[in-house]
Amino acid sequence: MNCRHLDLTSQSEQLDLFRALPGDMAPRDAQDLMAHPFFSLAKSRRTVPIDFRSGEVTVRVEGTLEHGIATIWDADILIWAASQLVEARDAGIPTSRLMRATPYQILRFIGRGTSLRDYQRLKAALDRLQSTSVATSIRETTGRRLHRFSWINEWKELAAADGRPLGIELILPDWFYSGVLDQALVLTIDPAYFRLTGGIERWLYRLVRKHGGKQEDGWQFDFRHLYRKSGSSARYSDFALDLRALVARQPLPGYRLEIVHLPPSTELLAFRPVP
DNA sequence: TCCAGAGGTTAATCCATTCG
DNA sequence: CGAATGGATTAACCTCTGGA
Repeated sequence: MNCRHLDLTSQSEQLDLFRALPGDMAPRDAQDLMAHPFFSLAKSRRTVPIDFRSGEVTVRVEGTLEHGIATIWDADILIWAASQLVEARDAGIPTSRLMRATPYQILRFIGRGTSLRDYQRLKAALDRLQSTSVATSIRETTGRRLHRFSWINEWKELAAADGRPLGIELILPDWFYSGVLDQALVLTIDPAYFRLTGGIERWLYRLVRKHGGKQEDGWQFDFRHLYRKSGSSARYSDFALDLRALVARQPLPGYRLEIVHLPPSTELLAFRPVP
């Protein structure tokens, strides 16, 4: 199942090509992806599906046995794509779901190294994004139907006749693409986000950024609720342990975390923006 | 300067296990 | 059941080299 060798011409013919813009730009993330458990928080392969339901919102994520569910580090590629698209739109440059870039550009933007292993990981990440299947009710206003898609429809490596690499091409799903181009559904995030190494840490930053962005007084959530919302496969006790460690380290750029004890045994995580 | 690759170090997660 | 511990595994991070 190697999508690298698929022929993209069937779709490419109808899609204009968007070439990645050079230079630095603010990282932007899709809000829907920040507030719900769309990604695995574990570094090792996760094949157990994420099944989240809260009120009208349903999120189900499945991975293949071969690749596992796309991780929150893989999501960096989607952040890169969203940043490119928003930047282009704001500059009046036409965008497209079909994007071309060099792996190097992507790796630099998301703050990774550029070693062989980093390139391999990037390809593995693209494979995971492509093979992860998502079904969600978010932005599906008509009735209870679910929208099904993969994070990347297709991707391939481009090479010259002599084997010299010419970059990669990928096609984004419509659900993600239209969400990104809808201004109200995108938030800028701190570039320091890419330096967050822990899965839970990254997930928490996204949640905090989404919910606490403009709240002067901050926000607070019950540990149990957070655990459910995270989709984490860790045990609750480990999850709680991680949260306490995070509060001790204060790793989130732009926010301060605090634990509020609520007798008899409830713990709340509170956060507020720091000026 | 951009891009691709090498190798070693550091750190997070997961699992099994034990203890209260 | 939740909390803590230690070890194995995996992946991110860092610094360096070299070609175009």
